[in-house]
Amino acid sequence: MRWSQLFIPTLRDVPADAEVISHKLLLRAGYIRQLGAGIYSLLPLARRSLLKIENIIREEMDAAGGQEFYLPALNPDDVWKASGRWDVMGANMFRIKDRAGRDLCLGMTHEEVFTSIAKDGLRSYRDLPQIWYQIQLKFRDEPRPKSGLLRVRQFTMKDSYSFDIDKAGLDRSFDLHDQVYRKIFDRCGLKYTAVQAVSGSMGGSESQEFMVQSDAGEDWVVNCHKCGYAANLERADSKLDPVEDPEGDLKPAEVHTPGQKTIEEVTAYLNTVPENLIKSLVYIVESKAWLLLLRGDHQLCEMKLAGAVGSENLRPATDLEIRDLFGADPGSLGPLGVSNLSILADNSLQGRRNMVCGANRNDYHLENVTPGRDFTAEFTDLREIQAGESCIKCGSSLEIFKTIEIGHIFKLGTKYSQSMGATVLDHNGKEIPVVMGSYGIGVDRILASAVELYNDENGMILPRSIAPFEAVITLIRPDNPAHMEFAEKLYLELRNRGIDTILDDREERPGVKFKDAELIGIPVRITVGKKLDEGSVEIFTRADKKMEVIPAEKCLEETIRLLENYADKINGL
RNA sequence: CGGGGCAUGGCGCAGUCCGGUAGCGCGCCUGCUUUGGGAGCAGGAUGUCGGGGGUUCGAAUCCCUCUGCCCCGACCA
Repeated sequence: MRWSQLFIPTLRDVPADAEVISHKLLLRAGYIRQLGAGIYSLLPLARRSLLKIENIIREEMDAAGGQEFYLPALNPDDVWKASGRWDVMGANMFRIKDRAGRDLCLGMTHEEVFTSIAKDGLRSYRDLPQIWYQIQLKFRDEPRPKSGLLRVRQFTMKDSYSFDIDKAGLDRSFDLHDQVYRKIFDRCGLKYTAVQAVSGSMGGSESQEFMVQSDAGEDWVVNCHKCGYAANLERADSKLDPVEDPEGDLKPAEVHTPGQKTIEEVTAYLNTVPENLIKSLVYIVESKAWLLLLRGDHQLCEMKLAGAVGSENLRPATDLEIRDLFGADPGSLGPLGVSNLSILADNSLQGRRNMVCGANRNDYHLENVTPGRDFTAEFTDLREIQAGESCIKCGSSLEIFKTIEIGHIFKLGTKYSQSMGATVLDHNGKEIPVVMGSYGIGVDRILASAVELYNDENGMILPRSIAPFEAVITLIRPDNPAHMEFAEKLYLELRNRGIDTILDDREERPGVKFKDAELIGIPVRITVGKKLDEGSVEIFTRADKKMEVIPAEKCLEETIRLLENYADKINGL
């Protein structure tokens, strides 16, 4: 490939719309252009990189026994109605009508279509297990697309689906995907964390996400350095230090607290600590009100609430609704005497005594309230944990960081096979629903994550395996026939050795060529210039910015050697 | 969906308050010089000023309206 003939539209100025690093660099380096909100055109550089990522995925999926499919993005409504997700997906699903007025949608994921194939095609336990996958476009009408390729409305996903006869088989398929995903992300040069996750609208019993640490991400991950416990904040748990409650078998007593509404105000006014307060929140779930109780210093985790009440259709109650329900305003609420709504209490309130809560009467609170005795509630995990709390497994201090989700694997069970009638005959000739798993990788997010992880003031520093080119021969004087002849020969030799090389033969000044090569993140640059007249060339490695001058005849082997060791340099970043 | 911001040549911006028919940097084209870290000189091209409507002798600028994009929040597989 000659640079002079390629379309690599690099920019000097950063487009004003770009906020996160990967977005800025992908635009500046000529990888992508925006067509609309959350819709991007992939230019040749991005295409090269993404094809390399896809091929890594393909190789590893095939090696694990996966079979590649290619399913339609355009889906008739019936399969989605059969699974019940035509309604569940709501406004996130792109819906269209055909000329006859029939409902269709653009696929957000492909459990339904794969299950419909399994329904007809898989008949007996003898056909199992199966692992089916595809690398294909997904369409999701995101409420808020953002951050370049990180959150878009059309993207490439590798999705795979496992079909097993029983739970043990599903466990094997799930573990297999866990291993395969680690190989894929390792080969792509990413640093990632596998975390326990919430299944959400996908359904199923257990799920695990693969996360790349980055402030450009949107998910928070809780991680224990010592024992390796890691979970999405939406489901993470921690060990709490015991709280010293006031001694004695005291009776609830009303206390006048004029104008004291917040936890801080009440704590100060009553000369106590937030740990001794019961925080009362009111939520409306599916139009039904719930009273939620937490320790004064804790925050509610809405995803945990959603899990506890079995619905994601929830919101905080309005002040007006609260007044109707309690006859008091927020800031004076509590569980005593509440009979008209369900009460959920966080586990941290279990076994406590002599606490403080609102009296359901403005400007009054209750002291000496003991959960379980003075009110009843269902105890469950509701609180969002905080950095520095103790690891649930080993007790070490937990860290919390922001991440990009690049993969998510689910144990679905029989949710889809049951609703869609995908059954097989077991050993006894009995018809049973096939046990499924579902596994996704965000292909474009791998590229964006790599850019987020590895960059400097000069641009991207891409891992060799996913860089659009592995090496660039920068010809300082393309008008010098001897230099050109050497460069072309070297180019062919590198190509013959399997090195994906580009020859920068443009009539540009050297500085422009250096800047461009660094911006687009090519691992190794061979500079052919005036030193060639003394028989030497220069080799530069992008990751560590090391420059060496070597005899021209050693250039081929040195390039290969540097590329072989390049992964270590990326890891050092 | 709520809040905030933006829309002027390929990219970055000024001009808008206070109306007079569009400018700067980069990029692009031509020529000459230059050639190891985003060159210099000279010349040149490129604009429905997001769309529609209105006010006015005259609108990038004032008024109304629509659309698009970005950010925060809500939401999210």
